[in-house]
Amino acid sequence: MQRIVLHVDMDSFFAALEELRRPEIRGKAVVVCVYSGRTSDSGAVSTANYRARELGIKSGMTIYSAKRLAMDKDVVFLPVDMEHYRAVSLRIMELLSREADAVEQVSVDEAYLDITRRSKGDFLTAGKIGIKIKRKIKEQESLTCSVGIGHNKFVAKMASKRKKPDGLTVVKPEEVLAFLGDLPVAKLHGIGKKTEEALNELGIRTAKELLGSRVDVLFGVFGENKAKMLLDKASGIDDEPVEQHEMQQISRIGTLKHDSDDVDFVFQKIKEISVGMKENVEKRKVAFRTVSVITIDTQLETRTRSETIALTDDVEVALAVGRRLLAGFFGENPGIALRRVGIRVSNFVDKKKQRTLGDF
DNA sequence: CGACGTGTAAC
DNA sequence: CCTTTTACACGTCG
Repeated sequence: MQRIVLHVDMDSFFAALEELRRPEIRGKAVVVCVYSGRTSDSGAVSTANYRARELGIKSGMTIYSAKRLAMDKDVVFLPVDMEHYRAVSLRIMELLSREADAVEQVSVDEAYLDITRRSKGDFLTAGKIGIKIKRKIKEQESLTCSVGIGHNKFVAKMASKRKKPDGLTVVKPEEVLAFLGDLPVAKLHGIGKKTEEALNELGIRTAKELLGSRVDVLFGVFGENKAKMLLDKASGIDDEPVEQHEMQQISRIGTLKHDSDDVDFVFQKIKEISVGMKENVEKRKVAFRTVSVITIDTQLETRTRSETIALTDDVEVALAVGRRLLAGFFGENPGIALRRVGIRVSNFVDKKKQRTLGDF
């Protein structure tokens, strides 16, 4: 049967949730921010609703820039409240799982659904399922979303991006090449700034041009694997199944109140942020073998240091290793001050071996 | 081959 | 002025 995948993307999710629970800001421009705590307005924009986007405010920009664009206008700035967004997200994912053969949540506001069986491989039926899902989310949560439907995850994702907000786009297999052809390469999911620049150097600007380019040149510039990946994207080829993945790592990162090269001061920050990491490690019931410290210096240069140890589920152990790694970093990088630090645990051991750990 | 570090990408 | 979290590919080293 023809595989059919549906992608759901909630419309300016965080901002929409804030509008829902604060009637007084409904209809206004809303900007949800990650405040770093350095100065009163340091940090970045997480989500701007469409009223705010009309002013040029976009996710990723600094709060400072956003406030400059907001000027004297009536714009509401709010801090993120992930706990609340996750709670609503959970309810939406439960709703989605009732409408699909399989669900893969890719972020707090996005999911892929395999609807092959329920649509019987028919795109007209799939479209009706898309409409039903949009209606149910609106009835239950008063939220809109954009839906894309295609014969694989990549095409479904590209389709959901086509019409926003509150969109529904169905792309049949025979329409894929025409659908992607004129898109600039950077619009293809998985192709970012660096790859775009490299492709532009070769005179390649659209998906169609990428497909028509010389394969030997692509191989030479990008290597075989990445060249093939690029060609697959340009032609809408993707065989990835819709399935929930196990988490591979858990990390937390934070911004220091001031730049510092003092081990004790920086480690204090690691201890603070490790509380959140510990909660997550315990919730997921994982045991890890690798601990990493992530450093971001005043020049915004990122480096990691890691160490693999005996299997443990104890974040205190991770902290002890983290302190060593941090001291090592400062020892080998005298005079480098940090702006941000992070800690990560990874190299999880599968559940069978975890049981062995629990037996002790 | 496992461990480690960096780069790229998306949210 | 410049946030957060995760994934994965690739090069290198021993």
